[in-house]
Amino acid sequence: MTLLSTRNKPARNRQLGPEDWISAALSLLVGQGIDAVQITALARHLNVTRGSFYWHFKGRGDLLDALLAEWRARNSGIMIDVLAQSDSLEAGILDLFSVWVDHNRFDPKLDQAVRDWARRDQALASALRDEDDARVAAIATFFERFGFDPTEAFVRARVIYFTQLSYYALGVDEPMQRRVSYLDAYFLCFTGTKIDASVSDAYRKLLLAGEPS
Amino acid sequence: MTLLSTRNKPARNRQLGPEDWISAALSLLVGQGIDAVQITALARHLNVTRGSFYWHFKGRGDLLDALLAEWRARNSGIMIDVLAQSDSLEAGILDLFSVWVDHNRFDPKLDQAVRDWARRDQALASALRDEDDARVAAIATFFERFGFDPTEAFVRARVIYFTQLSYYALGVDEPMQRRVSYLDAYFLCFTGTKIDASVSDAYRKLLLAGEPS
DNA sequence: CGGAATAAATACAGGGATGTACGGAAACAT
DNA sequence: ATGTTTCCGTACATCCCTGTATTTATTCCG
Repeated sequence: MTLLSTRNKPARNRQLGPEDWISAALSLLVGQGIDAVQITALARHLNVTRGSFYWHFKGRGDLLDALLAEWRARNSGIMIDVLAQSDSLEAGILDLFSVWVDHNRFDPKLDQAVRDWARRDQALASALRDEDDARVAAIATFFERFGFDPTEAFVRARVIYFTQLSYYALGVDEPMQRRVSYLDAYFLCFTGTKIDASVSDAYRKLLLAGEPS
Repeated sequence: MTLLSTRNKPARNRQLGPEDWISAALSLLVGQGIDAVQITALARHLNVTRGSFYWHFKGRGDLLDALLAEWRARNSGIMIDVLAQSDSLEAGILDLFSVWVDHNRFDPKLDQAVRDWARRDQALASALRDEDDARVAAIATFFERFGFDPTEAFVRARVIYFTQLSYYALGVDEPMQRRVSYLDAYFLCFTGTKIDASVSDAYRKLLLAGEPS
């Protein structure tokens, strides 16, 4: 038996598992919001009827839970981990920038989609608030480690994190070239100190090499 | 004829105009998002049947246009206006803070709701991007007026505006008492300079007097 | 090969939202 | 007061989405 179309339906060659539904659902969630995550739409997208879905999942809620689990697995804790290990102010901030630029370590669109979703789901909103508080707290203690007093550390943590969140939320899409040109100014604004020129140069080159777009 | 219930239905005393539908729709938009703005829900809310709606509006799209007009009228331009007139760095920043605190001059929940809406409407997204760019540009030229070079002015403008946007987006709800305690740190982070202690004190008192919650 | 487990199709029931058509009541002016 | 304009109720047609039950097909494995 061949792998291709022993079936009547056109473009499909294997049977589906829950992962297929979840990943399709993630695409829709990210691209069009939680309301677009409909069994019917997914089935159409997967060239399958809805009947299949209800074999893999109890119902729509079941799928939604899986999406949240996926989000947690991908986006939770990364920032916290990174900051805990850095041994200089410059290194820490730049590590944070790196996480925000590397969409493999942190998926901003997924994060944003979950944020949108949370605005109409109290339980989720609460969970998200905890996550956000944890991220800000992690940045704040990082600043404290380098001599900032608690209040200033907290405010700077908030400013740096909130700025990045809006950057994602507004879908700012600058070419990396321009983006790195703001590096020194961002660092100054966020930390109140000038970044070392050689460190800045090295980091700029690193980013431009990583994404030569 | 009395004003009260010459009608059969319970809690209504006058006939409705388009404004009533619009204001009810605004409530729903702000509270539950654009998808919740349904004729059926509005009608239920207004103790009227949907038949009425279609006398005042051509259809749902018509109502939605009205909502956007309302948003423009309320939230567009305020920040720009305020900054154009301020004659010192401190005054300008504090004026901006004032606008953000005074929900009569700027309605953050409406702004946020429109933002959510825009994430699934390309045309709206584009309009919002223009508005955001204009706001950031206004803050940037404000900074430039007080000696910041263009790049730093732009970055600081972005940081201050983006921070505030996230503040709204996350629905941060601190008591004013705590909020003003961060004032000096915010000012330092946003401008790179320390605020004058007496100016800060005066402003703090002003805010605490305005909202003694 | 053949049966058990897994995956998908089909058919049906229910709910809820949008619009349209039209008829009836309230408000207003002459 | 009466007739016209304005506003609202009722009924119907349509569409789309969820979920259940049941049957058919496919895959896996002894």
